[in-house]
Amino acid sequence: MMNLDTNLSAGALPVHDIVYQDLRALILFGEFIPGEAVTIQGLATRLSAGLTPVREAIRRLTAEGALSFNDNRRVCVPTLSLKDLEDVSFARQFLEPKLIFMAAQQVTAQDITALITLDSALDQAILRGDAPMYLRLNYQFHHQLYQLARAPILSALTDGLWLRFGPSLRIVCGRLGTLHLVDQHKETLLALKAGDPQAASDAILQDVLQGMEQIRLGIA
Amino acid sequence: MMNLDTNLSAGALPVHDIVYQDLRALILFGEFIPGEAVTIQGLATRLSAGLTPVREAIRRLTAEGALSFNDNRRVCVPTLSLKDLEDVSFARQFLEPKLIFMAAQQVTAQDITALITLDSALDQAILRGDAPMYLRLNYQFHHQLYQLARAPILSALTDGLWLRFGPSLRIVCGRLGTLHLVDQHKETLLALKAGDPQAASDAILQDVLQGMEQIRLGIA
DNA sequence: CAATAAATAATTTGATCATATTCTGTGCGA
DNA sequence: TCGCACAGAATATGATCAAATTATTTATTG
Repeated sequence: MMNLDTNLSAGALPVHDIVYQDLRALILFGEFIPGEAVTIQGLATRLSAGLTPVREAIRRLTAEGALSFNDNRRVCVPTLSLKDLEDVSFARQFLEPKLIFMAAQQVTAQDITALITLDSALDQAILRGDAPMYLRLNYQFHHQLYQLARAPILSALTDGLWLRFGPSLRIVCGRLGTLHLVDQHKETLLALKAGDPQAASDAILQDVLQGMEQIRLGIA
Repeated sequence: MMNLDTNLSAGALPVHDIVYQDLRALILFGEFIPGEAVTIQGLATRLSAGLTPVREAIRRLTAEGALSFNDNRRVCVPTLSLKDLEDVSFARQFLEPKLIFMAAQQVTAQDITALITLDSALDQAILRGDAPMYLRLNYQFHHQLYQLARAPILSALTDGLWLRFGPSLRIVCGRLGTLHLVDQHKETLLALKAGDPQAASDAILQDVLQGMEQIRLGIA
């Protein structure tokens, strides 16, 4: 029998990779309740995959802190304590400015254009009150900036932190209206255009602090 | 047939966990050559385990950056570039002092005693010229300090960084004699005993800088 | 005729699955 | 309340299939 998934060279991702990305997105955008138990078979049926690929994806996410082994072998979505959030916040406070500083030193005009496009879509999502889309675009904005820094290790660290507070984002969804006190993305983009790494770095720091504060209010 | 590994409740670790720890140690203490290819079946026979547990261990380590996916599905031990090392160094420079600062605020006398014991063993290893043991004890010393900070997320981040420069440690092994310029561990322990978080933090920073410099010289 | 390059065969490695075994927790009965 | 059996879930193995690298052969050219 012919395998339907047979792809030509280009886009042939292994199933475990696809499952990983799907599950990652689920966690990242608050589609799980913090503390929720995750069964390996449940995910297999939910994502219509075999047990082995799901198992592997879970191991990866566990290593990243996005999931945690319970006392006895069962896996669940961790709950972020206030103390945990402070730690995440501390790490982001110096990682993110550093990355953006580095990014600002090497962005091209095209990069900035792409970021502006992203940020516009983000504004649209806010106006529409489309919380899920807002969460995705906001992450994408930051993620894209990390990429521009060309510092794979620091990017990976910072990216991983999003997985920690991802499950708590479901609380933020409701209060979309109060989110754009001052849009730090605009500040950041201006600084990038001006070629001012320090200003970009400072602007992002404000954005991070604001974001973390939102979550703090949510889980307090 | 009776399974010989049948354990009572206490020490029943899954195989994939054991494989993970073994493999982790192998990477952490420079037993792999940077750039070396790692085959899943090779490890299975080397660690006398099935394919599935090895596979899972590899996924975990990959997520932690200790291994990396090659272009096409194959896994290898990453080579640390100078740029990468700078990034690791940057992250350690603020993570580690922070952790030790927190640790210093809550250490007990027993904790300090345990650390002193560890550090003595470390001195012995240096005198003996026992490089592998030195590497292990040095890691254990830091790792134990992380634990005392009771900040799981920051600990995990910092711990993970060791895996990044682990493979490069094989170069440091040869030059054990020049390693103890000034023993910053002693400084750290004194500060801990004195209940001075800032001093402990500063001492560890020096230790980190010194350690990173050793590696930089090695891979330059 | 020698040598390089293309093509093909063979071996190795990775991915997935089905199945068997082990473990955890729960409910039932003593 | 304690112990035992049962159900559900996770772990581990081995088999099978697909992809890739290596080795071998063939062909073409200087």
